[in-house]
Amino acid sequence: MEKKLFITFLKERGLRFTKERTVILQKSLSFNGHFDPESLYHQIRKTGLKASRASVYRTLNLLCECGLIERVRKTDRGTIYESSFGHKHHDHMLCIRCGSIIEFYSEPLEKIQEKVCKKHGFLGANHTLEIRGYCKTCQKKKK
Amino acid sequence: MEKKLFITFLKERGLRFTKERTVILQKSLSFNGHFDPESLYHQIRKTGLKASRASVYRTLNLLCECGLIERVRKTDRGTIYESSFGHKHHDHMLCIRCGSIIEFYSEPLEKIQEKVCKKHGFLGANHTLEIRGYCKTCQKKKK
DNA sequence: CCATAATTGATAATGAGTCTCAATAACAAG
DNA sequence: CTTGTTATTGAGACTCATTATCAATTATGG
Ligand SMILES: [Mn+2]
Ligand SMILES: [Mn+2]
Ligand SMILES: [Zn+2]
Ligand SMILES: [Zn+2]
Repeated sequence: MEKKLFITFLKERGLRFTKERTVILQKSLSFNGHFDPESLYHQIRKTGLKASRASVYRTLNLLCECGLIERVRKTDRGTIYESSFGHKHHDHMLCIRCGSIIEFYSEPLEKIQEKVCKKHGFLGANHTLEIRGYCKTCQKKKK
Repeated sequence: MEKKLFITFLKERGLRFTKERTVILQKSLSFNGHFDPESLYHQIRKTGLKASRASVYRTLNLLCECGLIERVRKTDRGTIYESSFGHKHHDHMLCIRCGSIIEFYSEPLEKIQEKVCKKHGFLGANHTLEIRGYCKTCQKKKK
């Protein structure tokens, strides 16, 4: 499925579907939620598979371009990705105390964004909304 | 005004209000819109003032902590800031073709975010919304 | 003015991500 | 299957933003 999509994408550009790219694609999708390149790389090594750090970075860029994964955000320690195939669009709440993440989707929110875009003559392609604050647990602990 | 705020913030923490910090504060506020540390640093040198790169980075962190400036986003080439004192909260549309930025504010959008937070038991403190797409000009050029 | 502790800045260090380039592998055509 | 062409790989060098070091300097309260 995802493989097909990736292969098509590669062919269209005269790129090749290599062992390394297969491994990186599969591992990327194997993460349930968010992941970073370094974890992915270690995951690969741990499993006895092989792909260099360079290939990991290169392939993640390709996977982003073809829409199979997305950059969620850039932290001080690098970029966070998540697979976007099968997972429908959502935004994030990030607890600034414990780092936990809540994924949410709000139809009204999306609709209003479209309206706002139209109002400014802007053609929106995609967006990122990150709400920072305190999760339920951390609110209690603060007291 | 902003100076007062900064001084208070520093005192509370046993930090000192130095010449360098004065300069960096003033220049930060002097930018009308978005800016990055390197530009700020050059701006300072150009004016004959003095403050090292290290101090620029250190002070920008302090200014963020006390809320006088905000990190807008991290690009491949570093962090973008903007002064948040006097400027009320807004979000951004970013043209992925020409890089131009539209600042906007939508009351309904904010309200719905609050609702969504409540629904998830999340205590929102702040947020960033970036809509990427094509500005008016670039839409025309695409055709 | 003095003592103390924070600050500065030159410079080294860190770390994510990219680039280089010789060796290797994918793949299309025969 | 064999071959030729060309993309890919990976080790390591490199870039560049940002932070850490640390000796010399300076702000600040008394
Ligand atoms: Mn997510
Ligand atoms: Mn802005
Ligand atoms: Zn939390
Ligand atoms: Zn544009």
